[in-house]
Amino acid sequence: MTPLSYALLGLIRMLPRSGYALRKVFKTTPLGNYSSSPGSIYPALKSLEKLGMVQTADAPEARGKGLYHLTSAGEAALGQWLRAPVDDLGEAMLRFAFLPEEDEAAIAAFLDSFEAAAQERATGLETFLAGEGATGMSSKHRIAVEHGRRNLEASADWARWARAQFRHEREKGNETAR
Amino acid sequence: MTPLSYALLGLIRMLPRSGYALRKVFKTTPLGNYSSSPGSIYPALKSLEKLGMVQTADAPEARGKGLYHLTSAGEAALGQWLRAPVDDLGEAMLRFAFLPEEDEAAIAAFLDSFEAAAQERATGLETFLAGEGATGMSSKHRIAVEHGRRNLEASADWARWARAQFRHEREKGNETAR
DNA sequence: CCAACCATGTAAGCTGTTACATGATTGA
DNA sequence: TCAATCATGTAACAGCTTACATGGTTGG
Repeated sequence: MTPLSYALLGLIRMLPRSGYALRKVFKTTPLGNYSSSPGSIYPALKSLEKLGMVQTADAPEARGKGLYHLTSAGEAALGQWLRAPVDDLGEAMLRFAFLPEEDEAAIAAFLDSFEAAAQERATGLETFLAGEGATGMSSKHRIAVEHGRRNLEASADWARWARAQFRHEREKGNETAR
Repeated sequence: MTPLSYALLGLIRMLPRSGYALRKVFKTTPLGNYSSSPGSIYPALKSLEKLGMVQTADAPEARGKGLYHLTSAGEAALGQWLRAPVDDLGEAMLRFAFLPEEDEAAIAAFLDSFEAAAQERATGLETFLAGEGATGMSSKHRIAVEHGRRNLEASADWARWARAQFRHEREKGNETAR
């Protein structure tokens, strides 16, 4: 179960698709960062099938082969992954994207966990810069670390902003995001 | 030549070290993001040696084996990598960290290229959100993409800030960064 | 003397990338 | 009819992770 597997589960849960359709999503959306391309997607789908997390169902009118859809095992695995506390910030956005919109509690929990993780790492870099270990570092090196710090802070800011967005949406009708 | 190889070259150029010393750097600095650990570092060093980019020199007083130092080929390869236009933003900070401090022109070029790349991708996400493709996306999905956009913008901001830092340093004596 | 650290490696296994192969269908 | 796109795969290769193995040295 790699991040790619979970991305596939998430996409299939949203809408049953063929392998080809899945590839297209990776090619045409910002999801493309999380890999793409036959040599990884088709094997990943096969392994998901072997694990009993997806099944192919032959769609009557569809001329392609079958569409993949989730099994209950797949649903369970995906749900668990989506709701675990945030640890890997790289995976986090992928998870956020696939959290069911209706599950406001899970979304709130994610944002809390994500903000905490980002903030924690940001202050980690700050203390690194302040204390021991940064002695002997050139100012250029410190500037490089500062990039990491700023990105982490931007992530934490985003979490707060996102929370506000959801709050607004819940209160009023709905305005366009951003 | 993976990013890890270049990181090793960069560290060795700064100061000839043993394999173990190199590992320690990855363990104790923010560089740790770029991998670590025996199974990758020792083989990478061997391959660099085979490529003629590093050599072991037995240090007289050192009780460990030899320290690695760069050959002219290694210096050349590193220099080329460091000065190429920014394409992969993930690798970029690694490159920035290893750019020689004296080479103000290369640093300026890097910052320009990095800012442009980040800005370009940020506006790419903006147009994705605005136009075709984002239709049918939930507001949650848009919020997820917005995270990417903000991080990219933070990177571009950082580049401008970094430029100012270097300017200040050049003008005055030197103040502590950040 | 024992724990911790110095120091270097190897082997198994998993993922992913690139590149290639194949064949059907559709639109200009 | 020719190019593009649908649709699915495989094989070779590179790289990293984990876990293990091995020994020397040093400090409490």
